[in-house]
Amino acid sequence: MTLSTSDRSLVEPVVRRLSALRPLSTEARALLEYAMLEGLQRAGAGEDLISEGDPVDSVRIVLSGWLCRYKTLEDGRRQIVNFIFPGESCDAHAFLLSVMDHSIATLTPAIYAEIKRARFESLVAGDRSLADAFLCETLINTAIQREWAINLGRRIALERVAHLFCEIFERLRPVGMIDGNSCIMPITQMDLADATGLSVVHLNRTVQELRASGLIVLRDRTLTINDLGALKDAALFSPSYLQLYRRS
Amino acid sequence: MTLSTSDRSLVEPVVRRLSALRPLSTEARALLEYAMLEGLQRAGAGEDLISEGDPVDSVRIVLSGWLCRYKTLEDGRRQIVNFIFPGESCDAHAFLLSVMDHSIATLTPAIYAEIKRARFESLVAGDRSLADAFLCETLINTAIQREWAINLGRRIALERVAHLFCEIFERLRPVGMIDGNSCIMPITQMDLADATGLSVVHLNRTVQELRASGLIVLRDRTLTINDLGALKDAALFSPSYLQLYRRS
DNA sequence: CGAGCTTTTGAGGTGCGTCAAACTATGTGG
DNA sequence: CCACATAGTTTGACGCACCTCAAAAGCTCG
Repeated sequence: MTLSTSDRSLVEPVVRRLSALRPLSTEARALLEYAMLEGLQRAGAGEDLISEGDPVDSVRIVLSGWLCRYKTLEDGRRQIVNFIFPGESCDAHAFLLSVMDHSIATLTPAIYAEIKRARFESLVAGDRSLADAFLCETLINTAIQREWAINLGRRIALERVAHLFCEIFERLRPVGMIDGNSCIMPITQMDLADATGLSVVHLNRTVQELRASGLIVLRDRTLTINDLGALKDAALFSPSYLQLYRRS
Repeated sequence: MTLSTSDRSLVEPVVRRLSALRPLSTEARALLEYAMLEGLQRAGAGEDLISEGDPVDSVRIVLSGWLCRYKTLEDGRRQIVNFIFPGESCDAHAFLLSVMDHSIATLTPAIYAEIKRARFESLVAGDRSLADAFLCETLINTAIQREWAINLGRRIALERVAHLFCEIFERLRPVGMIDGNSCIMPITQMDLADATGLSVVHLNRTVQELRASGLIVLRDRTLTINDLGALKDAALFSPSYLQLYRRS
């Protein structure tokens, strides 16, 4: 079970991210990498991987592409409640509940690993750090949901969009997807609107306002933030909820 | 370590709720009850039990009273991101992260049990169902956070307040705090405003609108919902995210 | 009975939504 | 390589849901 170089680079973000949450033994890493590579899947943009109401019987781990969790109301209103970036898993413990309370969809073409419940459970049963790392991930996810609540409930449009850009930046950084002061922005303004609880029209005007004030450059599917500190100030952004730094 | 009748009735909501998530052995229940009664605490209304930035080294389980999780912005804007009702615990796994990303405060006088981390960990290490029950609780908490995101992002004020009332009702029911079609509403309109992302003034007008349409009666700190189905329709409320029914 | 909350009412402003249409990519087939 | 279709972005006009400020009225409790 040796892995090729290209395989390694594919699963690298996952291992890098989990290791930042909890130090992982060489053994645990190898087993996880192997399990991921056995369950590789591809999906196009805009596909539902799993829908609200579906039973859950596997864990998905994103290797490339952007995904989102979303919920809809009967009349079609949609709210993206979180993003899922490369290196992140889709609820390692979701199968403890009966059915999904939300849907998960790709926003771009994506590659992910699907690990069956039994396989995953034996994996984490065999290594405490691995189990803790996945649990940490779930807890951070909840912390992000809380931050989104104050974002949607108490920040005005400009702060809200700025905050989302800051969060995206800080979540992409640990998996090596920030290039200087830029990252790709592969999703539509419609998606950004659904993530910030705004209409597309107003989201667009808010983006233009951020552009006009020089805080961001957004074009050719690339987001550039020249002065991240200034953007964070405008967003009232405080990154502690992301738990980016190793706890003692 | 036999327990008196009054002790039992105090911890009863907790055991009832956890048992609904996972069947618990008599042994596990007894150990948990004993641990809770050893760490009983009281707090007045409006006290912070733990604040954003604090390290976590114990688990709190609410026996009576209403609590909330909240976050604030530098300029004082506050968002209540979730309620904590009797029978619910405050993040059984929070100590895996370095510090709190939010604060927890009492909204009414409260009684809770505080169990030190080591004690709690040995408790759940000794019983798989107990560990799973607490994990389920954490997962449901996350699902509630997601529902709050769509509530804050995509529901209009009337739907939003109606939805909150429906959720409160459905969360109080399993711990026996619904009396016919009424429950106590011990918190201020200011708190309700901070939970729904509205101003107090507009929250008040929205409550009056709900009253005028006959959907609720709210007076003397008591909320009465004569036609819960109608209120749920008005709120676009679908309870599946609360995972109230035992999974197979 | 008065002090301090909490709820309610009024007036006026604005941030954001809706509707509609123009403009600009992006992609596909001929 | 162009013609066309489709998706995404941008602009304008207009309305309203919700906000802010201010003050009155009703509770609660020492």
